[in-house]
Amino acid sequence: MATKYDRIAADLRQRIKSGSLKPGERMPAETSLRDTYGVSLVTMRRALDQLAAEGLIEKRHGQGTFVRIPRQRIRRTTERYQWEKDRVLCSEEDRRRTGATERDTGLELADLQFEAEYRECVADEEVAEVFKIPAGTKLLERIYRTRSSKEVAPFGIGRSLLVYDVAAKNPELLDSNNEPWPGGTQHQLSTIGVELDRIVDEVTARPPSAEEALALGIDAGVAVLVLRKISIDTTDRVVEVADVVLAGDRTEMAYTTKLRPWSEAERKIAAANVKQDDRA
Amino acid sequence: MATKYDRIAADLRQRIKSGSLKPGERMPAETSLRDTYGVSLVTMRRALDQLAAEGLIEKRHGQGTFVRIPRQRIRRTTERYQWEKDRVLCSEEDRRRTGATERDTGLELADLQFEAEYRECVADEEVAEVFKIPAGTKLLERIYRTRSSKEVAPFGIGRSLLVYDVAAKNPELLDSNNEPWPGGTQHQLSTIGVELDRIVDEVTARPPSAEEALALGIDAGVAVLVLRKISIDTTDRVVEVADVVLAGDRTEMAYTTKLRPWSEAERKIAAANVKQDDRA
DNA sequence: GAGTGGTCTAGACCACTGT
DNA sequence: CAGTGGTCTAGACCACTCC
Repeated sequence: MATKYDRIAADLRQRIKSGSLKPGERMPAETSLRDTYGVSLVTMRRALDQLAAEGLIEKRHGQGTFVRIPRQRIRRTTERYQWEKDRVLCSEEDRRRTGATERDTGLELADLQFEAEYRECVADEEVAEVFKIPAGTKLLERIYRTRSSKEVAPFGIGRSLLVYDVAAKNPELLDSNNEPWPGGTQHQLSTIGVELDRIVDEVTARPPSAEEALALGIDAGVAVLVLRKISIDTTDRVVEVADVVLAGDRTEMAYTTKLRPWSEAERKIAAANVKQDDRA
Repeated sequence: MATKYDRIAADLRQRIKSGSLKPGERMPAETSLRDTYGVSLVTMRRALDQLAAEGLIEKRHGQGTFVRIPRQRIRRTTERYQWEKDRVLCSEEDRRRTGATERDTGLELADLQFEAEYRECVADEEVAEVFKIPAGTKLLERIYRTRSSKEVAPFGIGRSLLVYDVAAKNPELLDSNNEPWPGGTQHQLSTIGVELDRIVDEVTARPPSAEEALALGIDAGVAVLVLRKISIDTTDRVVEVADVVLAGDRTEMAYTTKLRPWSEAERKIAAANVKQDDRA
């Protein structure tokens, strides 16, 4: 037999998906639901926690529990990087008009807000290995969050690391008043003579820490996507390492891998291999 | 003030990371820990659940709570797809020797086990849209899981969909006894005259369902990565849609985006844009 | 059977939000 | 202030594993 909280969660889940509980609507209070289902408060809360982890409901302390309005999903694509690189070649005016986040979300620039905070720090073992520099090297750390002005919670919170002495070639890069960097990171790097050759994205998933859940406006239990973005320039040097935490229920990463087409000769080899299999 | 369970979790987390609690070691029973920390059992369990969600400990019903042995992390790279395509051109013997999962994990083929199950099904609205076919079209559904024989839990569980009438061109593809498809999916597709042009990976994260948590051997709360892999052939037709669920604490996806290098002329434009900024 | 984690209860008190 | 969700308790009983 399934547990009580599983059955209650399944029942409420069905009621939300069928529309009998509507998005944005306030649900009955926990104590009321407890009486409805005839269980203890702890059991009732456990069922609700499960739905909150799935992103179906949202609890607001002091206000109530609400059926969640499906949130805008952000699709972050690979093409974004080439687009950023191309944009470096645009005029300043053109660059100011649009930003990468806007491209992903389809929002207007006016609807987007950035917050940034700059710090100096030193490379720990783990970061030093990625940069291929000695541990303890001075770094420029830039903490930022991107949000829509229509929603309180940011899409993601990020930390970008640059080697301090490299970034210092353009003192403007050290100044947090220049946020958001007009034209994106790749343009900023171009001001210090850096052209990117490739970007490596490493993606993992995990539950959020309490601070991350608070910052992203998600309930504990909702997963986050963790993206480490490593930018490598044309001299094969790691120039930026960025860690971004994205709300799992609002983000979709899309990566396209283009495959090398076969030559006529290769196509024949593939066909021959098929015949070989048929004999076996 | 932080909550009791947060402080207890933080304390145990520190003791695990510092090594005072060693990997594989059995921790004191919940009732014993409850007395140690002087809290109720519910609070103690809540702290432990937090650590289980982080993948630091593992609860085994009837046995105890164990410090988790850090698991082998699987790195799934973009290069894998080109490698699979190249492998179609290899001899059957070469292909049999190695598989894609092996490539990612570094394990020997003998250590890997596959399980597969074939079914016919029809396309629902959502899948039909991806395939760009009418809903209700007959599909070949292939459920599989990959695991190391050294670990009980599989790396991932997946579902691959092919248009039935397309796959039926080679009756061997309909036979589950041919698992694992020697040479990988791309080779199988080549037997029905399909050459892939590109693969789109869509990645999201969410908490696992109860069944997924069980199947992947992770505690509830550990996040899963959900990968939808869409294979498109040289005629721009969607030939395969695969959904793979991967344990978030054991999987890392790595995607490399190669950027188009600037021409000499473009490099000058980039430099000119920098001067423009300085004037502003 | 002894010991473990899993579920569940009834009730207390605290913290936050609105009016 | 009333009403909400958040934390915490002491204790009962069940399900699983191993001896």
